[in-house]
Amino acid sequence: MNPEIFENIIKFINQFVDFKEEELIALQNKIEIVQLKKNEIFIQEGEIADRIAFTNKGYLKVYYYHEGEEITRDITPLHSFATALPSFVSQTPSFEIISAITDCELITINKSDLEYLYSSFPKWERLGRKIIEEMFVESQRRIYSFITETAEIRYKKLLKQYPDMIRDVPLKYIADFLGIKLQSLSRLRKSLEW
Amino acid sequence: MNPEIFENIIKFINQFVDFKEEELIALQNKIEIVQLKKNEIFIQEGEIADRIAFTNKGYLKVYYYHEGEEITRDITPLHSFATALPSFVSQTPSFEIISAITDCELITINKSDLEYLYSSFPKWERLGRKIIEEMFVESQRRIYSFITETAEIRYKKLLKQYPDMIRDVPLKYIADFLGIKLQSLSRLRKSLEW
DNA sequence: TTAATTATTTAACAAATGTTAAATGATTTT
DNA sequence: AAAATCATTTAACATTTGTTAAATAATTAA
Repeated sequence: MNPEIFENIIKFINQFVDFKEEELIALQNKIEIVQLKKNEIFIQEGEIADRIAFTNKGYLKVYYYHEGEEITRDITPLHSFATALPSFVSQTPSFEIISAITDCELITINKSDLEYLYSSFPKWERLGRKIIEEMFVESQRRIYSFITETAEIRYKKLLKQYPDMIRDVPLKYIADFLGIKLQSLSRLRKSLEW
Repeated sequence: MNPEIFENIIKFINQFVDFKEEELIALQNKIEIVQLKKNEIFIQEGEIADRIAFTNKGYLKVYYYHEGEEITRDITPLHSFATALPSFVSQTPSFEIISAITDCELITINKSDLEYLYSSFPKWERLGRKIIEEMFVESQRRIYSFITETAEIRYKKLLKQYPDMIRDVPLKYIADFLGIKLQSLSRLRKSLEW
């Protein structure tokens, strides 16, 4: 496999399951590289999510419309997986939309090819399980932070963990991610200036 | 398998993967039934979580200590799986504690037996993946509700979805679960009386 | 059954966050 | 470069939730 472009995903995958060079080849033909310009849509509302993406470059947002307003539930960090999972797992129309916050390079695989990998090679199914376990743990961490932390602490931690994200992503999406309004985030940032 | 006691778990499992009678037998020897009295602990802080539980009867809470205070992150609904996942997956000491809110009957399996099932029968690994996917989706739903809904709406929805839970579980844990203080929940309940 | 403990409510005041509306700044398009 | 659009800040006021401290209610243990 082209080491240039696949370096990050291979590094990510090998955290969970050890694949040999030749096992990774099985993936090669199934993969499609997708380049998205800022604001382009990866998964559209009402569409059935049939692909999962690894963010090789750039930031995606996962959002939906709530009372006419766009609400960003997730900003995918660099080098992580994203899809509209409720739609992807049940193959029903997606209420979630995924689009590019910045120009993005995505490594994608579609549902049927992934199912093929899962069914043909138990190691891939294991990888799928482990990745989703990790995503679940992270999701639980976020729930803890909603329960116990103020917006200020959540913001400070995000700033510390993903300084680049704050730089590259409009504050509207950061505010949604933190569960507060843009104006409240702005006030909060002001109060942290000194 | 004793249909009496395993009825719920079999129903749960068969939502995800179709097992034949004889395939379920593989599970039988691996399972341990645990009866917990109210307030008894299933996973202790600092202990390595080596079991996962299906709640056949009763409610468990998943909590941890934050600034000396107990904070409940999760109340497990009836007939669902629970473990201190960060500890369970990485086999490191758990910061989370799991204990019984009410008397509980748990169907448990330990980590090494589960790994054995995963490795020996791909269908079990598939089941594990699907269950965790479902848990992740539910977790994301909760994040949406923290972002877009007021505590009042979160409470009303909980009341509607799990009326029994509100009846059987002290309000302190419900309040934690909703991300508000007990006193705020009490005030909120008062305001809903009319 | 009484005492002790645990759970829930109440209330006054404080702090955090939301709402509305507008101003300012930055970026993109013409 | 000017106009248009998008992003961020600001401010006044409203609402929600937290904090502290206590009273009351319900449950459990002696």
